[in-house]
Amino acid sequence: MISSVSEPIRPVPEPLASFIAGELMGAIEQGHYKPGTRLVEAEIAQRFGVSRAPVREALRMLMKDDLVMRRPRRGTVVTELSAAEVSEMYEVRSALYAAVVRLFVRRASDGEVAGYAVWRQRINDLAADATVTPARFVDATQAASIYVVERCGNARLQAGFRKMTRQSYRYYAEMAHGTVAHRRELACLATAMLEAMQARDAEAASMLAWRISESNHAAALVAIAAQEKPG
Amino acid sequence: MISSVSEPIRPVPEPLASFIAGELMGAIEQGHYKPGTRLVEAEIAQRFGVSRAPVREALRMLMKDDLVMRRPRRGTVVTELSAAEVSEMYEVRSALYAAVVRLFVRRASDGEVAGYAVWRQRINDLAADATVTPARFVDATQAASIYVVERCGNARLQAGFRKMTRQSYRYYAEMAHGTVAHRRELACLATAMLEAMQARDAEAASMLAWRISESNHAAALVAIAAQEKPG
DNA sequence: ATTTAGACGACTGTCGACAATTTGGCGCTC
DNA sequence: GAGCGCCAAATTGTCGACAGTCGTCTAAAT
Repeated sequence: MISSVSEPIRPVPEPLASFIAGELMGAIEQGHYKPGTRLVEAEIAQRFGVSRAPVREALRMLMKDDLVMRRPRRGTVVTELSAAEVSEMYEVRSALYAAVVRLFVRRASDGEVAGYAVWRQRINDLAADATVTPARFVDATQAASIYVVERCGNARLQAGFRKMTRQSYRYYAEMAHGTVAHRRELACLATAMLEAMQARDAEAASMLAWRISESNHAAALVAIAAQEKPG
Repeated sequence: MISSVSEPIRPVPEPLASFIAGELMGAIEQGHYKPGTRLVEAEIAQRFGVSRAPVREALRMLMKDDLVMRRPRRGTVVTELSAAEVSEMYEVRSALYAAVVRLFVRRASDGEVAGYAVWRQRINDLAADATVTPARFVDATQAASIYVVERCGNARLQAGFRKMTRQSYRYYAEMAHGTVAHRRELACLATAMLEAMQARDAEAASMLAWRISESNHAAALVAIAAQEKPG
């Protein structure tokens, strides 16, 4: 089991705001609150049985992750991104992932590189099986990228990547990895990247990471377009 | 029309929190508050003649930019970065700049690419003149990078890059660009990048952008080390 | 002299109330 | 019937107060 390093071991009672922020975050990410939904402080406060102060703090926390947006005196709404904006986010995510892989190749131990082979194998297996659901395939690719990101040795890079990933997932959901062609391409790229990692070729691996991201980017845009058109 | 916000305390035009956040931000960036300084809500509130509520909001805003850090029930302090952490930030900044240049090459007009030549020329001139102060040289390289960043067509990338740049500047200040060798290297790399841009070679330009960032990164680490050692 | 329990001060977390502002509906005028 | 300004509800911004926690200082015990 991989114990989450960022988990605070705190014997202190958690401030109400953190709890509420967590609840709201989950609700937003699971689509309980849809983009554009207005979050009224008093309403949330009443629902949780607290005053508005901790709710305001919670909303500020969500704002830090760009999960909600706030306009002065006009309230807080769940962030709503256009297709162009989602595309922007993928570009940032791609840049960060490329950097992550570059650092990983430079710093990871041989054992850690070998660890990635396990994830690549899993991706390969799932890509070959047409009965696999998009959600399961997404989980596998996610796990693979997280494995690398956690070992790149740069906490800020890691945080930025996770933030972008978390946000983008609200939009293309699991639909994006449905096509066989896309899965095959990802499996192929992952294999090539693994080889570059083993050869300690940071440039090549980084470039392949970029191409993996671009592939996901393209798939996401297709999924979003399909999602908006038919209704 | 939005009237001048720099008026001491205006209750109407903008929420108090925004005004206070701006004041604090300026104070931090200009070194009035040094890293590690504790920001006590009540004290700030009294100084501005307001209650603690808007001060809390202001501190949250600063937290979004990572200018201050907050630990539950332990208050807010001006962000204090170790050399390792500054190094992390430069890695992120480098990744973003590489992506910026890649997009710029893809999307910018020929005229915009030509515009960069002006900045490169200025960097070249300043690098050749030993009497130029580090501050002036920094301003020139800054302006050049901002020129590109503003035209990359990705607002999130731009925001992220600026955030990293703003923060890192509090640390290495202007000291980093003092050596002639470093200036010469930057001028050389900028020239090469310009040529790659003109040839519309996104990969090459992006790679050179990375190397420019790495050069700045290295210079910054030297400056920081020099700053901490002698005291 | 060092360590540890208790108390004190300082500060943050939370609360309820009031003030200010935006939004939407209503009636009025043209 | 359409456009415009006014009124009222809804919601955020700000305030002062109280409660709870953290760090420290003191004092007693070993």
